[in-house]
Formats: sequence, C-alpha cells, structure tokens
Amino acid sequence: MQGGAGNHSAPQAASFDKTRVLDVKPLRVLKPLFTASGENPPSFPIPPGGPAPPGTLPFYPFGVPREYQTSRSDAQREAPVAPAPLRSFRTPGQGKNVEASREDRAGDGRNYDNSDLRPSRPSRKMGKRSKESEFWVADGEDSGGPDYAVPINSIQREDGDRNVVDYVLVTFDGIRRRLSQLEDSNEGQTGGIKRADLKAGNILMSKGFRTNMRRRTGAIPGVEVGDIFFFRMEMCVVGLHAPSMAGIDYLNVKGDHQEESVALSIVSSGSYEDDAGDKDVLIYSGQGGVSAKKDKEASDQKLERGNLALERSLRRANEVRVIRGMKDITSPNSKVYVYDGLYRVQESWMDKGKSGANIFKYKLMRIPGQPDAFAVWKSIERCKEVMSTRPGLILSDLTSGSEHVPVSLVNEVDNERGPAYFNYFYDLRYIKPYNLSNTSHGCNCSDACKPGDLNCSCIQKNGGDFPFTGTGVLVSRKPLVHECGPSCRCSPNCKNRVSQSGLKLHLEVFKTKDRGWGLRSWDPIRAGSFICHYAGDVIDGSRLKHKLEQAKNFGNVARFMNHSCNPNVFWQPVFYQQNKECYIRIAFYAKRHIPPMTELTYDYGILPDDRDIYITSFLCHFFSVLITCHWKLERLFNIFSDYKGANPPTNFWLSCLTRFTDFPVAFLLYLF
DNA sequence: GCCGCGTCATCTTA
DNA sequence: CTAAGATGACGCGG
Repeated sequence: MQGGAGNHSAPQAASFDKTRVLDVKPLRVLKPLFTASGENPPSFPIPPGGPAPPGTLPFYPFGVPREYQTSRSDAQREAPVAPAPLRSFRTPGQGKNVEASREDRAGDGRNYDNSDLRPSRPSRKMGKRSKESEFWVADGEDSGGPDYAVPINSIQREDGDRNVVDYVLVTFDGIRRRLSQLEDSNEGQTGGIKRADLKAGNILMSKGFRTNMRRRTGAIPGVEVGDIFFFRMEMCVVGLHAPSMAGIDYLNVKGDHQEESVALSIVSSGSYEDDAGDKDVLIYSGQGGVSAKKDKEASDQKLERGNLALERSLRRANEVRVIRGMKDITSPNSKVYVYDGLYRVQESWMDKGKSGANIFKYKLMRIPGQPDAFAVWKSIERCKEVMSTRPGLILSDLTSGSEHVPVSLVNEVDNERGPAYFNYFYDLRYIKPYNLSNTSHGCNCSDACKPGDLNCSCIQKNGGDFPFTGTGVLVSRKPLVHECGPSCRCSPNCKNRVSQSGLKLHLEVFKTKDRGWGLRSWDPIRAGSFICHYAGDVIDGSRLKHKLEQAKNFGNVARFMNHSCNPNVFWQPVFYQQNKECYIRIAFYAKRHIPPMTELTYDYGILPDDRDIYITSFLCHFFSVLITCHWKLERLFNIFSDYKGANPPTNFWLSCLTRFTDFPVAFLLYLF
C-alpha cells in the first residue's frame, strides 16, 4: 500500500482500518509560513520524502515545535533538544550512564527515581523498547508510506519536557477523536472501536510514542501543576501516573537492606469517598477489598501493593503526586483530572467501610509553595454559587443577557473599570450572505444527521466525515467545516451545528497584568471544544473607510482574546447555508485541554508589531470583509469548492493568509 | 542474571 | 448498570 491513499480494504470485525486512523496525520510538518512578512521565517526542514503531501492536522496550525522537526536520520543520531541531563541518557547499550552519574542527585535525598533507587526487578523495557519502532509509521511500513508524526526519540521517551508532553497529549487526543469519529459512523456495525481512549493509548504505547517513562517520585518534567486530563490514559502516556486503572502508582525498589516500595502518585477519583474538606489536605483510601465478582461483599484491605507503598512513603516522607478526579461539569458523564502537585503522606490509620470491612486511610498534606490548582476549582465553585464573591468583579454579565451564559468582567490588577468604547454584540452585524447559484439546499436528514450517513449532503461536503464527535468536539482542523444550517431539514439539535448554539462555557473578561484585557474560562475546556465565534461589524468595501473606526467598538468575547505564539485556541472557518445563501463564520476551538482560569489565546497568524493595536479585529474582519465583497468571495468560494474534499492542502488557509501578511495596510490597498 | 509468557489486580469508560 | 478493557506487578519456567 502506498501512501495510504489507495485501496483500503474493508474493516474487518474486531479490527479496524488502520490506514484510516493513521490518516489522522497528527502534526504534519507544514511548509514555511510568514514568508512575506519580513520577519525571520522559522526554518522548517522539509520532511524526508519531499514536501508534505496534502493532509489535515489536528490543532497544530502552525507546525510542530521546531525541535521536533528533525529528519528521520537526525532523530536517531542527534542528542535531544530537551535539556535532559546526559546522565539520564538511556538507550540500549548506554544504560551504564545512568549508574555512573547517580552521585549527582545523592545530595538531594528527597527525590527518588528508578535510577537512584534501582527497581528490585530489572526493567525489562530495555529489550522491549528496542523493538518498538523509533518512528511512528503505519504498521509494517517504514518506507513508501508517509511519516505520520515526528518521532519521540529514546531520550525524550525517558524524560520529557513541556514541548514533548504537549506534543504527546495533542497527538493522543487527535487519534482519540479520530477513533471516536470512526466509531460514531460505524454505529452498530462490526469492527467498532469502543473506548477510543484506550485504543488511542494503546497505539501510542505500542509505538513508544510516550514520554517520562523513567518512573520517579516528585515532579514530572513538562507536566505542570494545574494541568488537566480527561482520560486516565493521558496520564499514562506522559508518565504522570502509570497504571491505566489503579489509583496508586508505586515502585518497588532495593533499599540498602531490603526491598522497599515508594508511592509515586495517586489518583483520587472520589469513588472511595475520599474526603476533602481542606483544599490542601487529601484523605485517601487504600486500594483493594472491593469484591471482584458479583458476591458484592467487601473484604478487608491488605497492607500490600499500593497500600504498602503509601505506608512506606509515610516513613520515607517522599513527595507523592496527587491527581484529583472530579465530575466534569461541562459533560456530566465524564471526569476531569487535575494535577494538584506534590503532597506528603502525613498519617495513616485503619477505618471501617460501609460494609464493615477494614479500609486503610491516608492523610496527605500538600507541600506549600506550589501554584494553586485544585484551589482554583474550589474558588470557582464558590463564585458560581454566589457571584458576588468573585474578587474584582466589575460586571456579572457584560453581554447584558445577549448570550445564554453570562460573561463576567473582572479586574484584579488595577483600577480600570472596563474596556473603553465597547458595545457587546453577539453576532456579526450587517452580514451579507453570498448567493449561491448552483449549490443544493441543505441536507434532507430527518431528525439529526447521522455520522456515516453518506446520503447527507452536509456530510458529503465535509468529505464524508462527520466533523464532530458525539460529544461535540471538533475532530480536526480543516480549511472549512460545513455545518448544517437553517435550510437543512435536520432538527436544531443535530450535532452538526456546534458553532451555532452560542456560548456554552462560562467565560470571563479579565484585566491581564501586561497586555490589557484578556479572555479566560471558568470551566475546564477539552481540546476541540467550541469556545465562541467571532462577532462584530461586517464592513463591506464601499463603507469600509467610514465604518472602520466604528467597527472596532462592536464585538463579542472573541475580541478579547490576545495573541500568542504558543496558543491554546485556534480559529476555524465554518460554513452553513440558508436557502441559497451561504454564511461563513470564524469559530474558535480549543487546541488542547485548557484548565480553568487560563488565558485563552490564539495565533493571529500575522506578526503584529505595535503599529496597530486593532490587528486582532482586523484579522477576523478580514474574512467578514471577504464575505461581503462578492467579487472577492466568488474567487474564494471557487477555491473552497476545489478543496472541500477529504484532503485539502493543509496550509491552504495559511497560504491564503500569508498573502496578506501585511494586513491591514496591504489589504486595504489591495481592496481599493 | 536474563528473558518470555501467563495471570492477577486495579477501576474507568460508554 | 455492566462488561470490556490496558498496564505493570508478579510468578513461573527456562
């Protein structure tokens, strides 16, 4: 099979078509951008095998971090960019380095890892790992087929950093979403992929596409206090918490005299009635004693495995990572996990469970001086109950009710009472649709459009894939997402209307320390979640000059999003039609999981200097302007039509943008 | 000491 | 609610 493009064999039962899954092509290397900007273009090496073939990529709009853009042979040869100390260099044949450098850490005496405390059993991973392919390629195909991702090299696999962790997580969720998408469209048929999370984890694990495999106590490089996860698997692949199910991660090590074990991390899931009155204290129940079978009777817990490890860690007073699991308010059926940093076991005792069986209890105390994580969640909870408790609150709803959800306005930094010259408007004003002459009306689906239903014209327009998963999460970034619109027959609760349902998250406009007003969310956000769309004035060509000044005074929450080169949000053009008219909107989606109260930022796509502070608005207006300038739209739409298939050129939109890098000045000139 | 395989314990997720 | 899952620990046999 060549390049995955050819004849796919039909999915078999109990299996699935891997070529389609791996077709996700996470993190496809992009061609250089910003070429016309006069800025130094980042040098992105062209991947081996020539320039990137067409493909879409999940939420990595401007290419993977440069350090991963090594060619295949480079990755094998070169030392990692990660500032991993050489002593932890551990590849087959070089394991000795680990031992030789142990003295480095000896003074510390608090942190242990499995090179300091040698595992009582020799790790067998070495042998296994050498079999793992260094590169993530389609099964059995290491030539001819495309590279799906930049590999994780053996050093990064042992010790990560922020970039690697991000990269692994983004890849994980990209695959996960794609698998759910396939599962959704399969519905009821054979070869279903239930538990896409497990499957995605399994794919990554078996490819060695993971990081921080060296198990250690204390912090995990690249995982920050406050980071959130939506699946246990996510914590496995970044090395935060290795067991895919068990709540206690521990390591058996050889001490000076006898075997000892250390607790590394715990996940408090709430299922054992862990009580948390104080945000810095966690009462954690030991593991075991739950009836495995139907007999339902709980038995006494034993002082073994995780329980033993926690007991030992109490003596040892080592740092234990704590992950707190809780209900996800935004999708009540699932859970969020918050990494709450390092704790120490303070005491332990025996308790009686409901059934009368013995249960171990452990009291853990948070080590002071770490950034707030769980505490933030707690305080948000309080604010939600009583809005007025929000510190620095200026307005409890700056939209004055024009959104379904209130958007609060706060300033905890200085005395400014709010952004000047601003009128909230939830939609585009003066939008002028483009009249289609030859395109069909909306789809004819009854009720809601079903993923996999190729008769649905909206799905056809999306290249045969339903763009969202069952949970309403965008599967991957595309040049254009076709949503169902007012002229579709399907019901308003059709899942293909994600960006039309208005705000779902509780957003907040806040004063940043050094960049004016910004936007953040009270709720945790999953990668791929819809955040908001861009609203404001649409300026058409004829009125442009006059309207320009006014236009900047109208808008919605989107206009408060600041720029970042390492953004957590991306914009996505969305298309839908009403009768014979079409509309394009700019919708914003989360690029990765975003913890509450984290500033939401996107990459403006151009490199703004201080010339024009309204450059954000212009970028988005840019598209609106195009909508209203028919002469322009016609051309644009033709291009869309050419590329609306499954595999549009990844950087189509980007190249579209880069043509206007000097926007707005150049664009205005261009327009007149 | 090294390797491979089977089994167990664990709780999440839909 | 139930059942299928993946991983690492552990035990056994070479």
